[in-house]
Amino acid sequence: MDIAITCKHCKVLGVTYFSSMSQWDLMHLSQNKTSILYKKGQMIFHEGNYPNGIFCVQSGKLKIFKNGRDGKAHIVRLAIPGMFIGIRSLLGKAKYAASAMALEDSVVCFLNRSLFFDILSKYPKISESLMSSLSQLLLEAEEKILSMAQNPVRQRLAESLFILSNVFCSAMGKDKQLTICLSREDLANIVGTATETVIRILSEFREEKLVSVNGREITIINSEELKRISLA
Amino acid sequence: MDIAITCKHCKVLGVTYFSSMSQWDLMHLSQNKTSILYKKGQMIFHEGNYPNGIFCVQSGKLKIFKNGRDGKAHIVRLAIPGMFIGIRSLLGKAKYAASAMALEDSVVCFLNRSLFFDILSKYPKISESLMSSLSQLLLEAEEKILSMAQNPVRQRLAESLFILSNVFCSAMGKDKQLTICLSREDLANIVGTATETVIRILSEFREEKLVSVNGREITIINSEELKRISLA
DNA sequence: CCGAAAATATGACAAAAGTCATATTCCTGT
DNA sequence: ACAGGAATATGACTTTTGTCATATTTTCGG
Repeated sequence: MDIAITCKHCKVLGVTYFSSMSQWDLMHLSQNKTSILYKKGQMIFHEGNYPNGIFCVQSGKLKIFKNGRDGKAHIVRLAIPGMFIGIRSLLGKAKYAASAMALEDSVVCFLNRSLFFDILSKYPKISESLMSSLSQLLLEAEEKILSMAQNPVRQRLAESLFILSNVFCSAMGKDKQLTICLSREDLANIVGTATETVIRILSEFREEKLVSVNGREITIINSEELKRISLA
Repeated sequence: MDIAITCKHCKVLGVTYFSSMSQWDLMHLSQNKTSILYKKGQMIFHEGNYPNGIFCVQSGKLKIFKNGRDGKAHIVRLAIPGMFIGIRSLLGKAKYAASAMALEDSVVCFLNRSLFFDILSKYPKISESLMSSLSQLLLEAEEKILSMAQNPVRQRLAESLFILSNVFCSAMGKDKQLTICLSREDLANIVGTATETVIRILSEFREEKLVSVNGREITIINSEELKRISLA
């Protein structure tokens, strides 16, 4: 399914790396990108394949995940509107090291390799931003490793809820309700633990009035205490 | 302690990103870099400080580590001759997210910020290589996260021994003896477990004739089986 | 070359987290 | 609206791993 939207009028242009482009180049970009609506659960790309370009999320939410032992997944990160995905593989001239799936109905734009690299060579600032962005991802990854190595699950779950509330919040705009919408299994695959363990600890958090739970909507009530737990 | 060595004659020039530089620029680099001998256990930089430039390992070995709960360290990676350290912080305009310490007497060169960025602007290929290198580090970090999330310690230790044997091997040149020299504590801080657990599992590996241990020298005997364990 | 301090080794135990079984609730497609 | 399947919840139990105690060995500075 193809959805025609002009980059110039794209709601998320301002938060992408393309915001500094000229009107002319934006129009060229619009004419050469493709936009596809992925239904909830549809795959955008698969781990192990080679990238032909880069994706940019226009609306919706994606999960980027790796397959581990016995097909158990680990979610590397979520992608929200304005984010590029597949940068690492394209720049590193490597296979996708993870797969991407729509968590909800999502429109994702695609720029083929040459279109993307043409833009990079014309706008070196974008290259610099990408480098900063990779650096930031590496920083976050190394902090996650430390957390996995040293912190118990309860603490890691608190930490993840905190991070996720920011992700969901910035995806929602100004609506300051700190609500996360994810299955317990996805949550477990972010924290790096068993689904039952997430369910149990989430119940504790609910009893301790740190969060309220309504189906798969998790709303943070006491973010101060949650933060304290994540650091303790 | 300052050790004067000409970049042109540096044994590791060939494996650094500087190998493509002109004679003239290499001479300029030589005159403006500094080289310092760090004794075993000395710090090269501390987590939390801001970088003023970039380091390049000329000889020896460093550990790059983060401090976690109760001062317990986690080793992010080892640095061997030819490697740059501090790239992520410098390019990401961020604090050091980890500290660096000499694992043995090591000579480390330092290029200040402007010297380094002048080289980058003159040799765009080096920028590209750095970007690839960051991508590769990110890939490795995300694989480590997966491993920490899903694999038991025995498997992760086998995996780490495998990776470390390559690191130590390439640092030693052609000497194909697969020998790792690290304290049990450092090993535990790489694998992300308790020192006692490493000691125990290493004893198992010794009994199973997968490795031989001589003090802190660990030699891999049956790398096939070790690899099998790391994947199982 | 020697002695103190640090590192390694090993056992016993405790705590954390995973697995399996089984209800119960929530969704989704028809 | 309803049936069937999936997701959530909870208990019982097992396994893994960490912690503490205590030898034993190694290392290193004088």
